[in-house]
Amino acid sequence: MTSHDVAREAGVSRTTVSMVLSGSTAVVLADETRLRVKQAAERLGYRPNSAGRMLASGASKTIGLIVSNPDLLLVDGFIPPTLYAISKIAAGHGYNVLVESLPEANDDRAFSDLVLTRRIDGMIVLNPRTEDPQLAALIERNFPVVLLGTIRHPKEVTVNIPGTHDLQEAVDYLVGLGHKRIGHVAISKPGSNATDYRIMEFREALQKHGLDLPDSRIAYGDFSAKSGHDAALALFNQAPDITAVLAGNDTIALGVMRAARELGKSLPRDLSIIGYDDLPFAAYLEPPLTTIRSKPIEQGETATRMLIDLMQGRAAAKPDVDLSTEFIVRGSCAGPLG
Amino acid sequence: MTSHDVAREAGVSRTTVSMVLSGSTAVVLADETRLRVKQAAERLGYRPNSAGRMLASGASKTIGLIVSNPDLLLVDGFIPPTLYAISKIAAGHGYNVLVESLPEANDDRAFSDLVLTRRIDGMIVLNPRTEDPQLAALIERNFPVVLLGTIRHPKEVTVNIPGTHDLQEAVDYLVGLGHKRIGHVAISKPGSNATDYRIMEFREALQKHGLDLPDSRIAYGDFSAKSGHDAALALFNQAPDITAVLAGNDTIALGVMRAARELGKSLPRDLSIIGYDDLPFAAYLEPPLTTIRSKPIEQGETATRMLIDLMQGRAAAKPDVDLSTEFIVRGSCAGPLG
DNA sequence: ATTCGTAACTAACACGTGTTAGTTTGATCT
DNA sequence: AGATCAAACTAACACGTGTTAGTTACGAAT
Repeated sequence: MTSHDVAREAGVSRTTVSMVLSGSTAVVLADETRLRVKQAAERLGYRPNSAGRMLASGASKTIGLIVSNPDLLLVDGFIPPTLYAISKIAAGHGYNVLVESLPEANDDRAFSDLVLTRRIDGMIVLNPRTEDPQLAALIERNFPVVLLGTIRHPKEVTVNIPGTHDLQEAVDYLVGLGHKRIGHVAISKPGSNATDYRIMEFREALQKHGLDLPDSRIAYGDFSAKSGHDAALALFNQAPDITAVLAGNDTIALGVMRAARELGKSLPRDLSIIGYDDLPFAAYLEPPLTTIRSKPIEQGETATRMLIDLMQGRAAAKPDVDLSTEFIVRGSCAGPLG
Repeated sequence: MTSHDVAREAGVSRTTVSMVLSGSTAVVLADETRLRVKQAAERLGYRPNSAGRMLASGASKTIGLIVSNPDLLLVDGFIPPTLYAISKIAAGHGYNVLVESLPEANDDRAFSDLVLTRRIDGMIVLNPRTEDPQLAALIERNFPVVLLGTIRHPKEVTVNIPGTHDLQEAVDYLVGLGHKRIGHVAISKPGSNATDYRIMEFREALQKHGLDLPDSRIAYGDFSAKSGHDAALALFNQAPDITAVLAGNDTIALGVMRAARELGKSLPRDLSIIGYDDLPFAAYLEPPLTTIRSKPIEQGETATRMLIDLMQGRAAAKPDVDLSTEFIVRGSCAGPLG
């Protein structure tokens, strides 16, 4: 079933079929002919072969979604809605989404496979590493890339969803309650952009109150509740005097809550906890989790729209939706004792 | 940068390059030539164009991952590890994964786009609908399909991951504790295979103890904690005498827990709750959730291996790993009062 | 009556690969 | 010496599409 068959059915040449179905306006065609071709295609259930189309046109109509950390895909709760949003917008513009999760080391192959072999038209990178030569090279040669995560990228041209999140508001809140020694459990080991950037922001927010964040008050997890639990135990050991914890995400916050309970702490009386993301379960925990709401669906949609702009040669439009985070006060914080 | 360039660099014909790089053994080539071609390709950083390859060979080396319910992608916790496993195994065999999340109605387009236009070599369907004519037609004409979810498919030839889960053990446990009126909050509305099948299994398990499951003891959610909360409130209203709830998944169980607390119930004293999946957070809830552990990674890996068998014309090998669920007893169940 | 112009369409090339049928080279056998 | 054969390689076709340059038909202008 090729365009040739449609041509025969409609009594025209294959060229005409191509012009009609690809919507080209380079050549004038009679309306009656256009209709006849469309009806013939419909009747035969014809669908163009993407390989032929790709070879001839050079565009694969495919975008690559790079998940730079396997842990993300394994346990983190903001991937699914992000993927949903990306897939939805992409489909609306005729693009398909190729998902690639990078293993630890040989990302060389993965990147070049997608770009050189699969000929993707653009890519969205979730939670990119702070330093990635491959990625930097792609951006340098103006390959359409959108970085999604908590990012400040030096190259102004490069599109990225700005991490306009407000740790400040959360920190103000904790300090307002009377907390002075606040710990942090990061979402992953140092080297991931989101991790490093969030710590930096946290530190800056504390400094506005004349507070500091010594390394002893930081522990590192891997997105999961278990890692949050283990890291929190280490944290309480390193810095027993902390009265509050800012967790890298809600799942980690959950692990912190359990660790605190195991040490006989009552929540939120003995320890205040703030999460990040406002995953769907956060409001249902006991106590309900005070958290910083990120907007994965809006972020995914915006990233995809920006990427489509880039792929079609336009400059990426500024996001027209508010991507900034929102501080959600629930019941997991209280004033410190003493 | 095409195979032609590699041919020139190596001083051979393009045919020779193709034979070497596609690993064809149809023609005898000198080892020295093979080496020279490989080195030339390496030196030039050549990667074959998948469109050309696809057109010539007819295989796209792509598998489609169909997420049949947007809710799944939005909130459910077993998608990420499943996707991770599928992507990993697929990559190991040279396949890429194209993700498609089906919107409500026009799935006609989505299916035929993937199969006819993108020419995927096979597909994995997550949580398929009980009745789907499109899907049935594909299976009928022996297109490689693996259904992943809780499924009993009539066509023996069709490969599916058997839902060898054990509601029985959980029900035995609850009945053993003394419960007689047990409610259920389903993961989605009727019509999804997993939902219908799980209710059927639950009913069968109860019957072995001479107990029944009237419709009034069933409420329907949509995978989310919120839906679990709302459905549980309805359930307590319809059937105030239930002493235990079997939740469709852990997230719904969380919502049920909150609903119970809002009604002044103490957990697990006044209500026993069992989840499903053993998502990473389940062990960290308060009380820790007793649940039925599913194995998304093993399921995803197995589904992909089976699909690869099918795509390569072999019969799908029986899974060599244990995919059966495991009943995990924690602290969310107790004997009923009175 | 010839030229011109335009609307409507199409022949033919290009994209990059896999593969079949065929050619060259050089050694071995009668 | 000529015939035979195998090893090593290659010319040419096929896959399905988009697009450029060109052809046909036909009414209008000179």
